[in-house]
Amino acid sequence: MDMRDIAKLAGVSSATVSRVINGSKLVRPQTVDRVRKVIDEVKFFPNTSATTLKYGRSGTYGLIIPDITNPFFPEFIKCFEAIVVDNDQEILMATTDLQSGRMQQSIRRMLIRKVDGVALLASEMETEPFEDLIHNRVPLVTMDRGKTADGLSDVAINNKSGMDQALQHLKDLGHTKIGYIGGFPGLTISSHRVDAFVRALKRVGLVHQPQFIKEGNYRITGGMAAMTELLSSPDRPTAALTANDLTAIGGMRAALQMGFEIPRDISIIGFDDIDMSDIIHPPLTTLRLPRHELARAFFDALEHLKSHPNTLGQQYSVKTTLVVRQSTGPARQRARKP
Amino acid sequence: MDMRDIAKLAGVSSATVSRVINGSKLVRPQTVDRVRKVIDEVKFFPNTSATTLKYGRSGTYGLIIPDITNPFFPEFIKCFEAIVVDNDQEILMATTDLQSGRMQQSIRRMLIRKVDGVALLASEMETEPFEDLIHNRVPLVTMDRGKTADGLSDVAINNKSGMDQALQHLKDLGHTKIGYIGGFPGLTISSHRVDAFVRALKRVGLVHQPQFIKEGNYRITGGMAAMTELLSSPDRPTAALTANDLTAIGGMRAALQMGFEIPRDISIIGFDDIDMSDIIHPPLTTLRLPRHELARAFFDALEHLKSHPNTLGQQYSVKTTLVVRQSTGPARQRARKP
DNA sequence: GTGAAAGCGCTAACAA
DNA sequence: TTGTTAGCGCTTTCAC
Repeated sequence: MDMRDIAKLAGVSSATVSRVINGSKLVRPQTVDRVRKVIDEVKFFPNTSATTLKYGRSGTYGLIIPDITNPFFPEFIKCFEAIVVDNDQEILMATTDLQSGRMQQSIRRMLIRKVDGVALLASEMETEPFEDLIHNRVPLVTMDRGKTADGLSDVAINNKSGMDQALQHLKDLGHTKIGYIGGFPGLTISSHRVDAFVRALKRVGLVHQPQFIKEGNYRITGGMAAMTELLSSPDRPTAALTANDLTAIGGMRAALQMGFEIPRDISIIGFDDIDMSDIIHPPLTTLRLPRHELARAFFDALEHLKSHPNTLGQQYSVKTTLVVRQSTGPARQRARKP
Repeated sequence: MDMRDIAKLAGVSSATVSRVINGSKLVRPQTVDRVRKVIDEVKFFPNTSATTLKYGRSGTYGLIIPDITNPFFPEFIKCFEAIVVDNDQEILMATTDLQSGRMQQSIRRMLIRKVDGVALLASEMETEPFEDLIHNRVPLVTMDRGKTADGLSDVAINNKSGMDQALQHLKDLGHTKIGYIGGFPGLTISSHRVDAFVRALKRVGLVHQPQFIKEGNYRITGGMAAMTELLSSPDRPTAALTANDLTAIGGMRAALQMGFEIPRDISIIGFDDIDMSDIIHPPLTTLRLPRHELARAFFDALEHLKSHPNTLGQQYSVKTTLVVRQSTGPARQRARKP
């Protein structure tokens, strides 16, 4: 069943059917009605692959994320899907699981399927395997890389004010020894967040103590390992910020297992504000990264690059804000061994 | 850059290029080498939309799920994606958020994009809005509906042995008053699980007490509401099974908020065994639904229907098993008001 | 206001 | 073993 069939049934040409479906104003209203009726009767729907072939555009955006089992991403996807579908487009999703080989493969999938642009929320390693996208003039929007170029925009996570709030909050509670558990080493986004932490410490008037900075892996396991290290030393912090909520949850678990109480012995602050943060015990104080705004920024950036090809990308920005719950509390005067 | 360009560069015809790319044995090895070299040199990749147009098959499977923020689904998607991509195909995902209107829309998206089959893990309401799929001869695989037909297969969740294990476990712990918090009312999959519960009660030799059966919504909120109801009555159960882990987690939360202790005052058993089950406190005893086997069953079912069109679908089955953790314990002799 | 027709890139039947 | 070609369904320019 194609447009020619509809055309025959309606006594018009396939060109007219196409015009009706695409809402062209060049068709007489009666003709429109006639064609519409036939379309409804036989439940016709057009074959998008023909259009894709003709225009080389698929009406699909690629979405590359590191780890779909990190709850932040499903929450993001939900927002992004709503926006994309609302605009009659689709998502082609790929996950890298933080393995750099899978990034290359994902990008290839995107190219083969002729996506109209790629939202890249996974930044694997230092190499930039997405030259192929640029080279094929596929718009690309990255997260927190801070670089723009022709056909390349970026959405920065502006956590300056968020970090300030978080550290001020801890300072107000009397903390001076504050640790940081970062993300996967080697990712630019990880070092961005460490840098933001160090700069915020200074702004708030706290001393930067390098021994309190540990690496994680954006997962519960990494949070546990790092927190265990932090708390095993006699010189240990009384509070810690983390690269994301899973890391914080892992940190909380490790602290509890070592016999510490939260927030009595150690205050913990997460990052993302996933739904789970409010469900675990104690509920997690965290820097909220608003998924909806983030999804909107990515979508806007993609649409803009698509409709303005060969033009310099823009820098977008999304702000984080502190959500205070119960994993933070007053600092003990002296660290206590349980 | 298309096959004709490659053909010119290699001094052959586009047909030969096509043959090389598709691994035909009818090409002389030297010719293969020559073409391969050119392909690598210019980083050529074929345009799938042409093939999709030609064959009406896109190399894409549709995946419809109810709620991507329920952690079970990301875990499932991860497995399913791995299998699908390994077979050089793609996933077109849609979420319904348990709204029946979105099912219709999702199916339309699948049809328009010419998916080769649909894995339907969301069963909205009683109506069957997927007639359009059958009508358009798109293979369909459903979850736990127990019906097969031409081009329609089903993957049953065989929780008979799992339920038996769970109830036997509770019986051994001395429980006789056992509640059940179900899923969204009106879904066939929900009633399947209630029925399985009631039948298992009898098999294990326990009495079915209808006042202990409540409805939920597959989310934390539903589990909280139902558990609150169950525990508010003077005649309350000492243990409860739930439709999924989120429901169980909600139930645990509500019980804790009411001042009950787990498992001292109430034992709780979940369903799915999401990663979170082992992280919350206390770790959740649950019926494990193995995502990888489930994903494999869906994929096999789809592949089989695709390669055997116009043939009767099959019934597949995936077994659940009990994972005992710390949310279940001995029954108190008498119910206790905190 | 409507129709005829070319062409997007690929594949397979057929020809050589 | 390799080449030629028609055609998948849609859109849009150009004719009328």
